[in-house]
Amino acid sequence: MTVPPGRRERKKAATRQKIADTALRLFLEHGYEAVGIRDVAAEADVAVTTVFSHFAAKEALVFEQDADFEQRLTQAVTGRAPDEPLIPALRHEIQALVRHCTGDGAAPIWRMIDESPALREYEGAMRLRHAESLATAIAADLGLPPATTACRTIAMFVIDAFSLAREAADPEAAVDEIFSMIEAAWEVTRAEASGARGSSGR
Amino acid sequence: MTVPPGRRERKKAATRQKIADTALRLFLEHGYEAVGIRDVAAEADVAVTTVFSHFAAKEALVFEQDADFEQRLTQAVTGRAPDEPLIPALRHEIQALVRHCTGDGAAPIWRMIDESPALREYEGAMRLRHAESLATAIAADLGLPPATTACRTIAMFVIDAFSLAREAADPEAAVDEIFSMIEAAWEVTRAEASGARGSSGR
DNA sequence: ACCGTAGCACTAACCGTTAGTTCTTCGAAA
DNA sequence: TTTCGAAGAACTAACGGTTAGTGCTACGGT
Repeated sequence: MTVPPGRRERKKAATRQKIADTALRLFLEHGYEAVGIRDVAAEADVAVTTVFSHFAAKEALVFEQDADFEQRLTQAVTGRAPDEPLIPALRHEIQALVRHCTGDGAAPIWRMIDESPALREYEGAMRLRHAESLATAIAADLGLPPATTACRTIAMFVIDAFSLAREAADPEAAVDEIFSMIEAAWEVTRAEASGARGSSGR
Repeated sequence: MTVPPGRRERKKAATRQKIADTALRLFLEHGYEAVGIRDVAAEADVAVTTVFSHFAAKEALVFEQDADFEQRLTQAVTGRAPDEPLIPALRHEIQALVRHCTGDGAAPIWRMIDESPALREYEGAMRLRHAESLATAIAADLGLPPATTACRTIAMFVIDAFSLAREAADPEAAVDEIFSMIEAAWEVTRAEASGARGSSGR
């Protein structure tokens, strides 16, 4: 499964990576808005249409790891130890993600994102997607209908926690602070569920 | 202040309104993406550049009342009765806003928004702006530094409440449910604040 | 060795958006 | 009232992201 899956797919992946690397380098060198798609394509030695066959939009070149992020969150829910409660598992994962994003390597990228309106807008849309899929994972894990308000609410709060902590002066402390708030919010839904149906959350 | 503020400004406002009305009508008739800025300009009998002198982007034609929304939220904080607690005041305002958005008149517009990726993206960016200014208002009201994590967190949660409730099967019940969670989250920050400094929230 | 297809290049355009400039019209000072 | 400054709006022309439409090429299975 992890062994050579054919030359074709390797070449495709290599092209994609080359485009992403080239784009990020140019963006950091000259600024996001100053670099055009045509510049990226020329520097990576591919056609403009090839860029768009690998990435849905210019902004997606920056948020290349979008899918990873989403999957790590849902994995934190569905793949946690059987006796581990939901919220702490999410807190732990968000803590790790925040640490990664505020590290020396990723910091210049996020500074660029914060400075570009187009990138901030794109991030806002991503947040909604991530919250959606996290809500689905949570609802499935709890055996609830997928559109339950409480699940969608907690999911959004968790996504908020990432964005807020990332920008805070002390990111790790912020994660803890926000998650203590989320924990309290979650307790309320458990109380209401047990009051209404005699069952409880985890 | 409410008397005729000059013919010039009335004409300008009329032009703006005509553009917004024309755009919304065309969007609802033919679909958001099927209608171009040039179509809107032609139908409203103005130049394309005039459209952009009144609205920053195509999406802004749909979210015309953006500024109203933001101001109502901050007003709910800064203009509430002296003895009214913060969270219930916000709950009341969000309740009113949700009721307005799910009414018969506004429903088709929000359906259009939900179906268009571009509009959802724009809304995501708006949410961040609204959360920012709400956080500033809350922090000012409580006499805290403007970037306090707890304030920014509560502000985001409140904005989330609007989006979540708007899409829920029973919007009004959803507002109550989510705000009971927010209330609990807020209690936590009061406890931590009084534990650390002997002071308390409202 | 052979063929189907996936990946990529190229052209040409569409659409949102902006800069630069000119024309018109309103508001207020003289 | 006359005049002048300024603001709104028009027009042109372009830039940058994005998308068909169309072949060509090289890989992978038969």
